[in-house]
Amino acid sequence: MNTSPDASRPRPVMADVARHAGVALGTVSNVLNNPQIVAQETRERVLNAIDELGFVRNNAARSLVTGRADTVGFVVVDVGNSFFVDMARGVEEELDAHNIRLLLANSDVNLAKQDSYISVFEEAKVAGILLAPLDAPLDAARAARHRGMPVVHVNWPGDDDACGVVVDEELGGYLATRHLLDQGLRRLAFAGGPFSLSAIAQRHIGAQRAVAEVADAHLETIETHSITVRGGYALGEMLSSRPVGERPEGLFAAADALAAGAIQTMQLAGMHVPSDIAVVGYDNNHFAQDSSIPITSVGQPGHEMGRTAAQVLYEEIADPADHTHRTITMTPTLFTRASSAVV
Amino acid sequence: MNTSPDASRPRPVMADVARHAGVALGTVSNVLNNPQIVAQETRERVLNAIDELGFVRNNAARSLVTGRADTVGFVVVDVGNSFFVDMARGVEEELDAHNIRLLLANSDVNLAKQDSYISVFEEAKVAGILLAPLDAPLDAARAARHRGMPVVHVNWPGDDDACGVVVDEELGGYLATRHLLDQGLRRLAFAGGPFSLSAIAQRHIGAQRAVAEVADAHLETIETHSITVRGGYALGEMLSSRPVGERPEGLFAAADALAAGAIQTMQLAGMHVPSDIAVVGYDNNHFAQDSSIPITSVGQPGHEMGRTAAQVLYEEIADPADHTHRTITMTPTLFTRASSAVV
DNA sequence: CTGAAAGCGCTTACAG
DNA sequence: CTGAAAGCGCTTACAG
Repeated sequence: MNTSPDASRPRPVMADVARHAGVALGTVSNVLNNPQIVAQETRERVLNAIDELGFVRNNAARSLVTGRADTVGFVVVDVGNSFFVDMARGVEEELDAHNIRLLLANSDVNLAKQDSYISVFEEAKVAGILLAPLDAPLDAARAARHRGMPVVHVNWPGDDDACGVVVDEELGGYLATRHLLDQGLRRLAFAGGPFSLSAIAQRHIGAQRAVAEVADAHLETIETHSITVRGGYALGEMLSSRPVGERPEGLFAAADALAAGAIQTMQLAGMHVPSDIAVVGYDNNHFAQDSSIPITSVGQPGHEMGRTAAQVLYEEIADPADHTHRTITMTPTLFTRASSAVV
Repeated sequence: MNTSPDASRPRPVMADVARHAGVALGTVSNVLNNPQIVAQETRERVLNAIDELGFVRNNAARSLVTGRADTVGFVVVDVGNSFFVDMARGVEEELDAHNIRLLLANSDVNLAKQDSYISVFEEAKVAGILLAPLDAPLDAARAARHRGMPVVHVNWPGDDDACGVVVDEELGGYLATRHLLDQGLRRLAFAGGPFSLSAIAQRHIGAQRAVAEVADAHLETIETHSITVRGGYALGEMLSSRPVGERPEGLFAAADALAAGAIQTMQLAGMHVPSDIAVVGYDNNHFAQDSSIPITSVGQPGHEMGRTAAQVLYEEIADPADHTHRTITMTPTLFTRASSAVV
């Protein structure tokens, strides 16, 4: 490998490699793209030349010919959220099998940035785009699809000309609530908000469905301003300040952060979890595990969603003509932990 | 904008736009690259044609000619860590001013992936690479630099042929400890580990320097296995199980997660923070803010580091000949909160 | 502004 | 395997 620091020297191209190895240009190309058809001895001579010259293939030229890069772009609404990081890992794993590399872009909950990165990927001629969008019009994505770019939505439903991978939020709410009911608890509370977030509203509907299945069960609904730890403090304060008899026996908080905050405040106020109040969270993220008492939580299969989205995208890339758009709904899982173990 | 869903129709190229607008090919190129030299009326005709045909410029062809894409690649050791996400935001902000887009890649603490993404970016002919590396040999990065690719290290020192942007960890440790001393506390403890992590060792050295400045101060060193919340639980248990007189008055935990875990355990054991024990963390991340008592913490300027790294990289991209490699050390900041407010 | 042309660095037939 | 050539879609002089 060439380690001379002379950055100004022109970089070698395939013709240089061919000359240096004493082979034809096409042979160098074959070593790179169809190594099996080149004789072992020739192949080694070429690889040595590549090494000695420090040759790096120019993918701009390559994809200009092939019409497509061997990369996929993933525009993520918030890379600070571990849910999406899990997805990215799943996507990468799946694409790895096809020798496709993943490029990430963070739209940072900003529509202009989301659109801009869709353009970047389109102009870079990526093989396809994965989009975990923010809740806003998807015009730019639609336009790109109409120009022939395969696009798959993640954590967002597909439509007429795009696939999507989503989680069943209603089922998640059902599972969380059913679990509390199964512990023999009857006076339950749902906390979360705002309900304008469709995921929250869906979880609430699931909770209602579960409660409706049990004759003497009751669900109190507490709409919070946010589903943050601070929101949880307020929630915990509100619950612990009630007379003991008026507190719910079971709390389903629509996010782990909310649950963790509530638990902290209630514990400091002398309430015991789960014996005074059983708690179930949502998201199965670090809050669920880092709380003073491990929190039962509903987990979304971020990693699996990523894998699935990448599979569907690859399908479309590999055979666009035969591809049928669809939305895949994945199932959340309940992780039972100490915060709800009434026994 | 063309919204026909016919994905199989060949995509328009610049020649199609020229024909459709009734202008020369070079004029279309000028509208895209030097709009100011094209007459208003002509420009509009071209832009309309672009819109009507749904033309998207092929950047593979473009950068084949110009020799460089208007993108920068950022290989991040862990996108799950908000420190690096902050950096990415800073980088993006800075690059925006130069109309350069940022592509992220997650090496996920995996050397092979790190090297692989460096290659991806190099082959994609990005204008430069930012690298927040894992603690391992940087051969691939070095080789890329020697081939003429500008590379800037973030959270890692530069060397003979790369710039670097780092934080002064020793100063951070000093600031945290000095703060506890300034509150009148004398029996202090440093907790963190393993010391094989250079950042931890540096923070410890800073703590020792601060204590050495005060005659009757004493620093106990507690090396922990990890700096996680779980590590904090063990730490808190250890401290709260001691006889009251043998507990430190002030605790400097080398990470907020560690501090948060220790505080939770100590509070449940009946200790009061900060009156029984003042606590300072490190990283100024969500743990510092989401703890039951807000935690005083040392913050690393991730956002600023990102901006600075992008600036330095742009300098090198814009004028490689005149560029001198250097390492920039940035200053951490103490954020004082209730966990250390002895008063 | 137009029109015609060269060239960026590859891939991909094609004849030998 | 070689050798020669076309072509991917642009940018960039250049003469008019």
